[in-house]
Formats: sequence, C-alpha cells, structure tokens
Amino acid sequence: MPKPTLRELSRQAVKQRVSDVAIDLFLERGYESTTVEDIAAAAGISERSFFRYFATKDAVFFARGAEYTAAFIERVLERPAGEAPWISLQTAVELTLTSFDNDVEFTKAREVREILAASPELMARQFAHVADSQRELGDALWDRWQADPARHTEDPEIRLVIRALVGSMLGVLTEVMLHAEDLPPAERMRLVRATLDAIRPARADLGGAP
Amino acid sequence: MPKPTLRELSRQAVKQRVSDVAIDLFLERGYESTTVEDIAAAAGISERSFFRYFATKDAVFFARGAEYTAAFIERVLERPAGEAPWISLQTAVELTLTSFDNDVEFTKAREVREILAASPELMARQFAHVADSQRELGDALWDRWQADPARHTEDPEIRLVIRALVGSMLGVLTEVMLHAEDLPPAERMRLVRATLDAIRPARADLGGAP
DNA sequence: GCATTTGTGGCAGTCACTGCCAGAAATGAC
DNA sequence: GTCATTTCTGGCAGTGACTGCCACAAATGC
Repeated sequence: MPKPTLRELSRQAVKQRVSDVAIDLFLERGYESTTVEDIAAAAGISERSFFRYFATKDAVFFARGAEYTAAFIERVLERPAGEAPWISLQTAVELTLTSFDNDVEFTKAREVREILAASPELMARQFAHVADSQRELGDALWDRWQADPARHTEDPEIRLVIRALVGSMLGVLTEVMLHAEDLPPAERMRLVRATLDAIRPARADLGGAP
Repeated sequence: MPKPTLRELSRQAVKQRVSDVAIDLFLERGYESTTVEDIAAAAGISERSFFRYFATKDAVFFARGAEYTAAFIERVLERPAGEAPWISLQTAVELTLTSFDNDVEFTKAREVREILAASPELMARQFAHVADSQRELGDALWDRWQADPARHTEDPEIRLVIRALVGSMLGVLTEVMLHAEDLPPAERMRLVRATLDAIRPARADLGGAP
C-alpha cells in the first residue's frame, strides 16, 4: 500500500490482463497469426504501449512460465544446504509435479503448452529459457557446494558436473511436462521416479543410490 | 557429373560462398548490426535471392554447425549396436573432441563461437537445434535398444531415460565447447572424462561404472 | 496550485521476410 | 542451331515486429 507500490501494482495488473487476453487470442487463432496489433486492440491499449509492457511478442506468452521456473528454482534452494545436489533436485521435481497436479489452472496450463508445442519459434525461446534456468540453478547449487566446508573442493569439474546434473533433471522434467501429460498424476510420478533412479549418478556425494 | 547434380552443385557453391561472406561480416560488425541486405550485396546477389538459399537470416550462420551436429550423431550410431548407450555417447564425445582439436579450421570455429556467444538470439536458436538433435539421437538410440533382443523391454521409461542420458551428455559437450575452449586439448579431455565419470549412471545396462 | 515526473498514443522508419511478376538463362527435344 | 519449357533471378510492394521521437495527458510531490 505504500506510494511506490501503487504504480507498480497497476502496472502488474495491466500486464496480467494483456497476457490473459493474448493467451486467449493465441488459443483461438494460433500464435503466428495473432499480431501484436490484435493483442493491443483486444486489451484496449496501443501497439506502442504493448511494447512498454513486454519487450517482445513472445514475452507476453512466457510471462507465466517464468513464474513456474522461478518457483522450481526456489524449491531447490529451500532444501537443506548440506543435502546432495541430486537429492535436492529430485525432491524439488516431485514437489513441483505434485503442486502442478493440484493447480486450479491445470486446464489453462495444458492449453498453454499446446500453443507452445504448435510453434517452433516459441519452442526455441522455451529451450533458451530452460538453458538460462539451468545455468542459474547450477551456479546456485555450486555456490552452495563451495560454501560447505565439509565438501569444499577445488575440483574444476565439480561446477560442470553440477550443471550436467541440473541439465538432465530439467530435461526429464521438460520431457514429462510436454509428452506425458495424459498420464494420471500417480502414474506420471512413478515414471519420473523410475527415470530419475535410473540415471542417478553413482558418486555418493552427488546423491548416489543408497 | 550427371545432369541433375550440376545445378545442385552450383547451388551448393553459392550457399557456401554466401555463408563465408556472412560469417566474415558478422565477425566485423556483429550479427545484429549486419543486415541481410549487407550480406547479399557483399555476396553479389539480391536480397530476394538470399532468401531463396537460406530460409532465415540465422540459417546462414548455422549452415556449418549443422554439419558438426550430424557428424556427432553419426559417430554415436557407428558404435556397435549392443554397446551400452552411455558408453556409445562417451566414446563419441571423445572422438568429437579429438577431431575438433585437429581441425584445421579450429581458429575459424572459435571465432564462430564468439559470434554465437555474443548474440542471445543466436543462442536461443542454438539451444533449439541442440534440443532437436537430442530428440533425434535419443530416438535413434532407443530404436537400437529395442532392436536388441537381449535387452528388449517394455519399460515405458527407458525412452525417457535414454533421452535424459543424451541430454546430460550434450549438456556437458556444449558447456565445454563454450566455456572451456581456452584449456589445452589434453586438459580439456581430462575435464570431460572426469565430468562424465562423475555423472555416469549407476545402472549397469546403461553403462554404469565397471 | 503548480512544477516535475511518468505514462500514453501516434507517426515515421528499420529490418526480416513473403508473394507476385517479368525477364534472363539454362535445359532438353527436334 | 532453334524453339518451347523449365528454372532462376531481381525488383517491387506489402506485412509484421520493433524502435526513436514527440506532443500531450495523468499522476505525483511539494
């Protein structure tokens, strides 16, 4: 309620509305055949103003996705600092899947993924975002690893190792989200668990099988 | 020398030349500030014709990269069919690194990667291409797995597992190519070996530690 | 109440990319 | 070699994403 927030608040509200309108249009006519002008008109703003809220056309689509990604990263970092990276990642994946199944916006999210899968251009951006998250999360886990005196090491490859672990984890998560959404939640969870167990690294300090 | 080849041959020659000219311009002024018109003019063709050779501006950049990717996939598939997927992948990575170090175009390739790293737009496309390769290679390895009666299985997750293995492998390879290019070849090879050993899956049929 | 900051629409311009068309060039049959 | 056919090419107009600039309106601070 303080003064600086008010402006920001209305800005967020407008962004939200524009994003909602845009998603609806994408669902109706597809991403490519919806112009920014269409979106702006439907949202009641000018095209010029659209680009003051979103840097690019695809940003309006990913506005929501970024929240999911941030939530996932947050879940990983909420795990105890001394935990093996693989275990932290695995736990966060399971929490994410569970919360996702309970999401009231489940149907909406599914439609959004249809838009995504139908547009190669959007898919490319999506992969880039995932890669960014991978780097961000990998670095965060690496910092945490370095901060723990018990396992502090000068190994140059540990950074690479951690990034690779994050990469395979995100790969499985993305794959499941895109191609196993028809499965009932329990079955999907079982599939993810089995997959993660299969590729679990052997090294104990990374989270190797008990 | 047969008739249908002649046309195709000159077409390939033109593509090659346009691509070379374009890379030079990108190195000089950067990717974003080089227009398609610039490239076309420098190559002695019209802008309209440029788009008859390359579907998009970035295609002219990736014309070469696609060959490297194809070569990597080929190396994996040249491995004996019964070999564990992880071993096939690891061997192909090492072969790729070795051949890369011996490449006469090493310097050029390095400059090309600089262009890539400097442009977020190109990076996004690059990730998308890697993701495509991941799918392609994963499916190929999966087919091979299914074809082997000794380990034929109806496990629904084995496909996911193999894709994840490919993903972490490509992740390490990409990371090393982009960020460890300053290391001497022998040191880089050691780094890659150590990383791959660390994340090697425990399961023996996938290629687990001996 | 007024000065300053911030947000807005309009307009012109750049750049990637496409469809269309008319002319040049290579190809193949005779 | 000639001619009809196919293929390639440049030019041109148009669309759509995106930016810089400007004048004006609205909110904010005092």
